[in-house]
Amino acid sequence: MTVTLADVAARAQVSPATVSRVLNGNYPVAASTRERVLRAVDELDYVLNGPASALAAATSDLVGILVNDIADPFFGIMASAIQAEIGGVGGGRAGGERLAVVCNTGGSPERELTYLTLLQRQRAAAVVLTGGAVEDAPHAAAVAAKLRKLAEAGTRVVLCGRPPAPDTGAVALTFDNRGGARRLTEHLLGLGHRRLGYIAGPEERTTTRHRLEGHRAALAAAQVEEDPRWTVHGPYDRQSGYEATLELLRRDPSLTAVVAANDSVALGACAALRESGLRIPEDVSVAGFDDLPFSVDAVPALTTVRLPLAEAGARAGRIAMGREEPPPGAIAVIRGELMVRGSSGVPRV
Amino acid sequence: MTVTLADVAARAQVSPATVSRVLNGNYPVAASTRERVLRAVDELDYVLNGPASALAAATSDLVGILVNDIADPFFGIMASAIQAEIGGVGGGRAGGERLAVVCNTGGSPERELTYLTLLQRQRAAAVVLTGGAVEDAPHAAAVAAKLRKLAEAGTRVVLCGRPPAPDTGAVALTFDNRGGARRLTEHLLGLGHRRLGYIAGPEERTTTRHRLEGHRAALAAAQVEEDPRWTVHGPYDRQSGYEATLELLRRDPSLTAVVAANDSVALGACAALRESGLRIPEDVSVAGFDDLPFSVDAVPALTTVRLPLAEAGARAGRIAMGREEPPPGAIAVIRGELMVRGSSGVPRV
DNA sequence: CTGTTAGCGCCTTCAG
DNA sequence: CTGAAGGCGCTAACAG
Repeated sequence: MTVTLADVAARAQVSPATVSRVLNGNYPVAASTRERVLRAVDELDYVLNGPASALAAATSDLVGILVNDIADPFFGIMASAIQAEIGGVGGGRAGGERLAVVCNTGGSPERELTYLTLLQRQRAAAVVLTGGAVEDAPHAAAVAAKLRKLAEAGTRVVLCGRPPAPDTGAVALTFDNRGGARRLTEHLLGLGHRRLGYIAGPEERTTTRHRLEGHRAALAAAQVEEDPRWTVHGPYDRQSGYEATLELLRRDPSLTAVVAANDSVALGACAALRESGLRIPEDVSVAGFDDLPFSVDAVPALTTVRLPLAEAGARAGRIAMGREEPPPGAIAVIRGELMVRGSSGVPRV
Repeated sequence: MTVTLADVAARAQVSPATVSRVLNGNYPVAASTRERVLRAVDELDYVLNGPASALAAATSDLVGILVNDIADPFFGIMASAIQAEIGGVGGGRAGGERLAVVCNTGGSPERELTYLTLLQRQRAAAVVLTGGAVEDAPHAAAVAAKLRKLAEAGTRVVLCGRPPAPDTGAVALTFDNRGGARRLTEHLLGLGHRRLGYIAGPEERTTTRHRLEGHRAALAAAQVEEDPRWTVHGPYDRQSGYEATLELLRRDPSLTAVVAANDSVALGACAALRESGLRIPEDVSVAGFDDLPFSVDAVPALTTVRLPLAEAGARAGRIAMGREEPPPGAIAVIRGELMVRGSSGVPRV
């Protein structure tokens, strides 16, 4: 029924071993022989059996990319860059083709673990985890244990836009969320703002905590007292920003600026402000984080912190493929760049 | 080194077959025995070897989802919905876990074929192809052949937001792009517009062609003559919309409306219009397609056609898992809903 | 309900 | 440079 390597061997009049060798290209084979084999492969329309080869070789060509939310361009952009470095490699030959796949955890710790197990089960060649991690201690420990086991089994593990996982053998490319957030808030303080609302991401996430810490560090350095009512938590999406802003306005209508956990949230904030009859930035300034493509098209354009998502992803992909040296100490910190645009201005008096 | 099923069997004092049975849960096993086995699994920290099991069973738990652009929420939303139906199934047990993975073709026919081959190689349980197809004849034939082969090998193939592929055994959930585009343009014509620019997607794509056809059908029905200069082609992104609009304006400054191939393109169009000193919709009306989440936040909010991406994806996922009957004739047409918002108005005089 | 027996299709020493 | 042989870890009939 289904054509196997043995069939190809028979047709090319060589041994199965030889066919395997030309297919994997990891061993010298006479040009004429290779030619013959390749022709047979074509004629028979042969497709290698992945599981069988993975079983025999004890490694597969699967590379997993974990993302928290595949519908969010933040992850889409990184995933795309990672995948481009991994999937698009093997010019045309059947050999080095790797199957780069992205897995959507939806931000759920259980699903993250499940995917990791599934990938481990497949003997994945590499795994790249993107975005912030959940900080719940038992879960963090479980993930760390998984990563360690993965590494032990020969799977290369890379963290992209995620904090380092000590003692797991994982390489980390981390975003300087704290620093970026700090510079952003400093910018607002520099404009004269003193009453700033902050819409944070979900609790127990590293990204949420780091950005919030950066914000607070800036306030502290400027000796601006912070009111606990000025901080609200919510998911990283547009709706959350909308609702949180309404809540913030209710708690304290005198706020002159709203800093959002990311650009999507900031967009929702803009909508809420506008519907409340407030002008941006004349009445209230707004700032985001990430600098996603749509942010420049917002009206007014969003002041935000640009993260080099595509570059970081590409680098992570190369490291996962073993085509680039990991950074010294297996950790690299990637800075964000402050983008000052129309949504931030001097506060009203 | 690595613990195998035999090790578990030994520790639980049963045969390997029994262990396999409790793990797959597809065969009666005494509760006490299962208990013992599960304990051994835990104690040994055993992880099933995917390739080995796939080889023996001649099917794997991999489900592939192909998308044209993972950084585009259009695909992200569908992929997320599909994956949720597939990945999140197996309550907690190790048994029915499926590994739903998304593969990014970047819109390239070669990569599409490559991924299909890779998935075939892995003996994927199912494959879902999303979004428009490339219309290049040889490529279309190659894809059709691949799909047929996949189906023959027992892989379930579902097309989501993509036209049917006759004689391949694939189930198709198709968007009524033509009808949606037609209603959208009819809306604009109803407002009084007679000079409408159209920013189409890339050539040779089914989505591009269908939407353009719908647009033209509306014009023809209203007996509005179309100037060839009013149509421009480009990628499905924001930048393309920006540049195309500038080009359209150059060719004919008297246009009163710009219809875009999708929302991202429409956003770029808005930016270009605004920078050209034109008001929306007073000077020029703008319309998009898809109704992505950010479209309602545009200023003014975008008039567009809403496609039920999440619903369609969920349904595709269920069909791929065999949990829902395919539609009669293996084809379902999904309509879009016209969303009239602030970006469209009566034309200037 | 549980154990035994064969492979699944390929890779990889080991000879030649 | 090429062939022969064994086994990777698991599942699927068959018996019992």
